[in-house]
Amino acid sequence: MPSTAADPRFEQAAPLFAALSDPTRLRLVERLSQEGPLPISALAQDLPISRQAVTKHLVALEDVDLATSRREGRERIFELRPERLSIVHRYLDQISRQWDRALDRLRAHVETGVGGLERQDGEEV
Amino acid sequence: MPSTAADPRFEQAAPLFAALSDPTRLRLVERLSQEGPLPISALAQDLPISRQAVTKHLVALEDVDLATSRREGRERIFELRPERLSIVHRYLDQISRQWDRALDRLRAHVETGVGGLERQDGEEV
DNA sequence: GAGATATGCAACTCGCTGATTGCCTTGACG
DNA sequence: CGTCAAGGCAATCAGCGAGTTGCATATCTC
Repeated sequence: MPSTAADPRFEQAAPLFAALSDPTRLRLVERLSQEGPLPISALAQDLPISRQAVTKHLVALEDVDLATSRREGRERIFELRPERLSIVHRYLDQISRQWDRALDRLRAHVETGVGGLERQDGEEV
Repeated sequence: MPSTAADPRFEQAAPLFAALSDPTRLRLVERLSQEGPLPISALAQDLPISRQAVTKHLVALEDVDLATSRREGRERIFELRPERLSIVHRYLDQISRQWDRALDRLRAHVETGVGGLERQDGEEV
């Protein structure tokens, strides 16, 4: 029963979703995406929370490789890594495709006049 | 200073990311996407947690309209709503596009030999 | 060197979240 | 009608996550 085993793609996507699940972090991602690399202080300036809180958010983004940081003098510059977003992108596409196929199968059953449900991948309920 | 105001797109995307940020919920989404509508009991069977926990996850998905539920006899059938995923999809695309434009601007500055940064969309830092 | 700027570190609070457990209601069925 | 299966409700709990505050460091700039 393969459905019990977790698909590695999902284990990979979850932390990314988590990193993007905070409004503050989304705003940071937004700013970094439209203004390019910025130091912590610049990013913290427009936000209603403390600089330390902003730092933690940025580190959270860095932890999942959605951003990188480099030291530049006394500043720490954060830069977005949008390539990482493609993982999430692909994940969403896959879910949509699977759903479409599931719909097709259900439709097929209806048109064939089949009352119950059938399994095509060895699933047992 | 418009940068302080939150973009409604992000306020909309954050809860969706949050709903997808849990591994268990991702697995539920997975199963619903590949097997179509299912009752709680069927979904709970393959998971190592209690039925109540599964119910909560499903309700969480329903709260952000990633799923719908309907009563059918003594069962409660949950069904995925993949259209909602397009919101996240569009959000990711937008971020990527903004980043590309930011990159172009930065490159332009370098090639022009400009030392400092300029703003082209009325943004103030 | 002095003062200001940009961070780093650590301890602590507090509310939310994922999960559990016990018990009750409702529908299906022989 | 008795019983089993599918859920619903409510109380409870431990852990984590977001934010704060205070203090120490490291860089610039004069």
